[in-house]
Amino acid sequence: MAKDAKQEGLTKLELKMMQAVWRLGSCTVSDVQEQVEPPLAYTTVQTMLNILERKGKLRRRLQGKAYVYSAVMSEAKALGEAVRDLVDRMFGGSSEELVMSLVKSRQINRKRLAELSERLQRNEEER
Amino acid sequence: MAKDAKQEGLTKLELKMMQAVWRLGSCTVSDVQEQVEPPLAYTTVQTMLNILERKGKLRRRLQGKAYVYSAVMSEAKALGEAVRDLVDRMFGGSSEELVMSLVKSRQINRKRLAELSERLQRNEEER
DNA sequence: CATAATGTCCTAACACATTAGGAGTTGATG
DNA sequence: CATCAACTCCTAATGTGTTAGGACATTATG
Repeated sequence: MAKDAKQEGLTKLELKMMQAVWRLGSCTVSDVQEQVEPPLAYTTVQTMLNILERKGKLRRRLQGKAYVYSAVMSEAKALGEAVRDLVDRMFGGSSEELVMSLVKSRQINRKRLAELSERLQRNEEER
Repeated sequence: MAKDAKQEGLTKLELKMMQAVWRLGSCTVSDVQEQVEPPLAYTTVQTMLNILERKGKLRRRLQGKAYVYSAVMSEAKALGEAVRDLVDRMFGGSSEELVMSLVKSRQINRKRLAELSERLQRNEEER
């Protein structure tokens, strides 16, 4: 059980970095630097990627003269964890409450939700 | 338009404080201190509440010798904003993607979602 | 009245996020 | 070989979140 990296909780900039890496797949500091908005100094990007590696969110290996970074966790999984975190912290662990909040605050309307739900049901059947 | 308080983004402890205030309604520093877990020094709670007041999330008025704090925004509204924030930052603004992530990561199953959706539809009709 | 209790304000200390500069290494080039 | 470009590592400065102590004011109590 050698898991020292407590997941959960990317900061704003860390998230941007991760999103760049997810988009790019395996990539170097320069690759990320080109992607990231607003522009940041090379060394700033480097620092962030190294921090993320220390935290266990990225892995890296030397390829030629530069390190190549890649994500440890898939974007889908990270999204799932972020949602679970929100649900735990703000909705008392109830994902249904989250969905209801989405409706109540008009971020999704009932009809679209019903359609989406139906679509997902059909997906299940044809598996 | 005198709005200096940029909403969005409660930190972990700030959120706990807000949750205590939402639970309690109008309350004093001591009230919150009793609620909050793990225990914090009186002055720590006081500092946090004052910070939240400075940020425009709480208002306070002197009642007798102590200040009484209350939330500026309802919990429901704050939940809605928190969700919107997550959707914007992680799901490219698509709340449907969020719901799908909920299903994909098995935080809600298709059947429960369908039932919930149906229940919400009925709610709408009988309004 | 002296003092204890309760509360306010100010301030500090520590942690960590964000931003970036500078020194040093290494491979390519004139 | 001297130099340049690309890269790494180390370090620092600034900001803000979290935690709490201490000084001072006001009210209640022996």
